[in-house]
Amino acid sequence: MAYWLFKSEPDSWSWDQQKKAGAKGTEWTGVRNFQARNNMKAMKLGDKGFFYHSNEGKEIVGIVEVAKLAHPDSTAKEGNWECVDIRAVTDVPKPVTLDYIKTDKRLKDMVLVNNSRLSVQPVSAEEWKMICDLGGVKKV
DNA sequence: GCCAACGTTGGC
DNA sequence: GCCAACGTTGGC
Repeated sequence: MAYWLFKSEPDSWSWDQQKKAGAKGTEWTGVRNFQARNNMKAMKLGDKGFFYHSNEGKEIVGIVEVAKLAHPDSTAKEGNWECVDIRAVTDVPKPVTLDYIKTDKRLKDMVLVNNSRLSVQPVSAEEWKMICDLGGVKKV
């Protein structure tokens, strides 16, 4: 089981919208970055991820899981871009902010801190657990 | 709204 | 294959 982090600007796609999409989930389209694409190709069904709001909020607000393996991104006109489907699993009752993550030594190696522009990021098992604890997530 | 940081592109 | 120029992202 691997863990990830999906970044989205709430203006274009928010956690609320993701939740409304329901159990079927939605395609995580629009990624045009090789590293992010490679991360998606490495995902397996059932892998979990954080849902992060960039720009506005700048906090981890939800938990998602991979509902469909990487497949061609239908919104890409050219290039072999791919996307996965993700579905909302549960809220993070106490959203974990970027501000906090930056102050906690144990989280200082998170990609979110060191490469904030990468839109799909890997998260280590330790980081996953810590943020779930901090966020008041009971069980995933 | 600004600007630093990064990834990508294209000329050489 | 290098690197300058450019566009985009995202924190502030």
